[in-house]
Parts: sequence; structure tokens; C-alpha cells
Amino acid sequence: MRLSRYFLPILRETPKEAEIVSHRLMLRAGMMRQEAAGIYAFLPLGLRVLKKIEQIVREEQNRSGAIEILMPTMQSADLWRESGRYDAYGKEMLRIKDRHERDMLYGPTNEEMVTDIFRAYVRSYKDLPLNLYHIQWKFRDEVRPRFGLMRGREFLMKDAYSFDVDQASARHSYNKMFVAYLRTFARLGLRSIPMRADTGPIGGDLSHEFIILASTGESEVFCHKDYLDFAVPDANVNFDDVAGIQTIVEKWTSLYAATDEMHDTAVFQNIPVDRQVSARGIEVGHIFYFGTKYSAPMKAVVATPDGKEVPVHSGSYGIGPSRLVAAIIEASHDEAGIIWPEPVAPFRAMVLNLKQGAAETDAASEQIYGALSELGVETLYHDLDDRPGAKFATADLIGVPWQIMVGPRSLAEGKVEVKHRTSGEKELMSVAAAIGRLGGAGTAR
RNA sequence: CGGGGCGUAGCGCAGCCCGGUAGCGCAUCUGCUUUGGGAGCAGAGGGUCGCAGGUUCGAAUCCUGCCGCCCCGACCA
Repeated sequence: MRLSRYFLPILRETPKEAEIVSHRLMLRAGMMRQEAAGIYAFLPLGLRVLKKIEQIVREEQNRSGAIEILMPTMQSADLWRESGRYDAYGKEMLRIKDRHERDMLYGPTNEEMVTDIFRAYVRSYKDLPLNLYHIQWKFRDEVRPRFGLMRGREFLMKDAYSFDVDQASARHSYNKMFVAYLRTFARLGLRSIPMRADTGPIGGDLSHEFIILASTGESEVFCHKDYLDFAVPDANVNFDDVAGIQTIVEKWTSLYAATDEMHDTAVFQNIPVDRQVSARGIEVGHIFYFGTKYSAPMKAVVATPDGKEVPVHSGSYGIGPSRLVAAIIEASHDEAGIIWPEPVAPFRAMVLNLKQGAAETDAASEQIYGALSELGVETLYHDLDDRPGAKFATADLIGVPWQIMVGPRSLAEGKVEVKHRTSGEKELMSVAAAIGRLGGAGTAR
């Protein structure tokens, strides 16, 4: 992509409404624009990141055996009256009347709808387990939206819903999501820690929040330091291995980890002091087993082997891809701007022509840009007539992992400079070497 | 929902107290010079001063009402 043909409205100054770093950087980097309180439009750069996150989330859901569907944003109030939540949900639900005065709502979540889909088609235990998920915009009319995408009113959510014949098999469905979440966040460049969450009236121990540590996190969290070194299950993990999956979950829940509302000071203090982590965290995922809460009132039942009908046992599992855009920035930035983990970077490389209009730099820049594009490397070519300093600042701000500086100084020796955004390391190399470095398969290091 | 703050050009702000018809920096456009960490000079364009009433000869400025946005707290992917 040539910057001269792109739509990247960089802001030099920070809009005053932006308080936290991810919000400031997203606005400055031209990733999004606020349209109303808690409601944002995604601009090209932001959309690229959002789509990458979404795709990683999707791949890991699929790997675990979940099946993608797409439910609408608008729902009929009748479904919610069946579950009793139409009245219970309160003001956070955006209620709308259509032209026929029918009560509609903009979905804040989809338990009712997915249960309706399930009960329409599934009748037998033989069709279970089943896990249906979708990635769709949600609306919750928050009392107080804030912090940009971190707590918006309209947000993208991946929500999965599992259906099992009994609680024992529901536990395995829960565990599969648990492991899928560990993998998902790791692939996004984040270290997530599952923390016991309040299960409310349902009870039991099957609810976890996945928290990433960031100094600007919303809530205070406490955990054992060893979690930071635990190995995340690799791509070959067998999701059908009930015992194996259970072992992973047990390992990842063996040590202390709690958000402030579940915090037990006495237990925490039993951890050796040098292993205690007291920090701030951002909730990026939440998994929950809720049994027959919706299947019972909504009559989502299946026949068991002995011919009886029982309500299915369900759980729901959420990840907020739009919040993750902000969360990743919170966890990965410096004074100059964003530092994208490679898997979610909007572009992999950026070519900076330090003397636009000069024959040598133009030719070398075009050569590199053309070659990388040919190799399928997502490359942004800064071909505007800006001064070098401005181009450096832009590149650092938008956080592209690899910068290739093409200037007359190094080019006189036949070389360009390749800078790694994360480490700050710079290396002089020939044009061909730079292309080889970034055009190589997989990582460039 | 309680408390606080802010709405003036795309962004950041001054002007308001003490009423006289809008200004600064950045950005944008033109020209020239410049080109390895947000360039310089010269010129130009761009504003229903959030909205609606009111007071006044005259309102960005004073009064009333409304709307929007942000922050702190209680609640949440």
C-alpha cells in the first residue's frame, strides 16, 4: 500500500477526550474515530488490526471444535420474555420499536437466540456435544462508557455457546474453551492468566476471567508469578482427549489468581513474597458454565439414551476482539507509539523513502516495495514528500514491526537500514538482503 | 445514577470575569529553498463561537433552558 493512496489520518496532537494510552494512540494513529459516546468507526488501519485479531480468534475456536454461525444484531423481545431476561436485563439493553410497534432490541448477548436455534433442530444426545459461536457486534448501553474501545457501548464480541447432555460432558466443553483461550491470547502476543470469577447464583467453580497484565488495567489483580512462565498448549493439543485437556486446565488453575472482588488476602500472603504478583489487569475473555438456566425455561431438550428428555447443559464463552485492539496497545507501546506484535500488526513492513523525489532513493524504495508486495508481505510504502524525521515519527507511531529506511546516506554504500520496532535494533544491509530478510517465510529474525 | 469539568477552524488552545461583530500554534493549499528523528521563508483558504430563547443599540462574552462530550465513584465482554 502506498501511503499517498491510503487513508491514514495521523494526528499530531492528542484529542483532549482521550485519557488512557491505547485511546490516545488509536486516535493519533488514525485507527478509529469516535461517533458518539462509546461508539467508534474503524478506519483502515484499525480495521486491519481488528480483522487480524478476529481471524486468530476464529482459527482457535475452529481448532477446538466450535462451529461458526452468524446471528443478527437485532433480536425480538419475545425470545427474551421466554427466558425472563427482557425485564431482568435493565437499562443496559437498548430497546427499539419497529414500525409495527413490535418490541425489538439490539443484542447485548445471544444466549436466548442460540438456544432458540438449537431447540429448533437438535433433539438427541447423539448430536451433542455442540458448540456454536459467532463474531458479531453487541450493544450494551453502559452507564458510563470510557477509555475508548476498552469500554464502549458497541463492541465486537466472539461469543460461543456449548450444549451438552449432562454436567460432566459440559465440563469438557468448558475445558476446551479454556485451552482455546490460552492459545488465542498467546497467539495475539499476550500473556493471559485465568482467574476464578464469580459464578453468581449458579455456583460451582466453572467461571474464569482471562486477564492480561497492564499498568493501565481497569481492575486490581493478584496472582502467583509462576503463571508468567507456564507453557501454553501447542497447536497439536488434542481437544478430544478429555483427561489431557482436564490436566491442562488443572495446571492453569493450580496456583493462586484472583481479581480484587474474588481476592483472599490470607491465601495470597501464603505465597512466597518473591512469587507474589500484585498488578493491574484487563479482562479480555470470560468463560462461564450456566447449566440449564436458558434451556429449562426455553425448553431446549434432548433425548437421552434411555429415551427421557432432559434440558441441555450450556456454557457461554466470550472474547472481545475490539477491546483486544486496545488491550494489546496497553500491553505493548512506548513513548513513540504502538509496538504491534507481529501476528496482529496492520502491516508487516514499512518502507521509508527518506528523500522522496531523488532518483536513487525512489528507485530503491520502489524496488523493495514491489518485491515485498510480490512476495505477499503486507507493506506500507511511505511515499509522501515528508522530511525523514516526520516519517520516522509516523512509522514509530503506527508501530509497524519492520521499518526499512531508504536514504541517500546509506544508499551511497548500496545499503538500506532495517529497524525492528520492538527491539529498536537497526541493521545496515543491501537492498537484496533486506528483501530477503522480510520476504522470508515466517519470522524475519 | 451521584460528583466535577468542558463545548470557539480538522486538532490543541486564547478571547468570556469587564458586551463593540473572532485570534494563536499545528494541519491544509500555492511558490521557493530544504531532506537521516515531527524544516524555513512568503502568501492563501477555512469558523451558524454546541443549540434555542431572552436582556441590550449591539452577545462568543450576561441570563434561562436544552443537547453533546470527558473525568472520578457505584456496575460491566
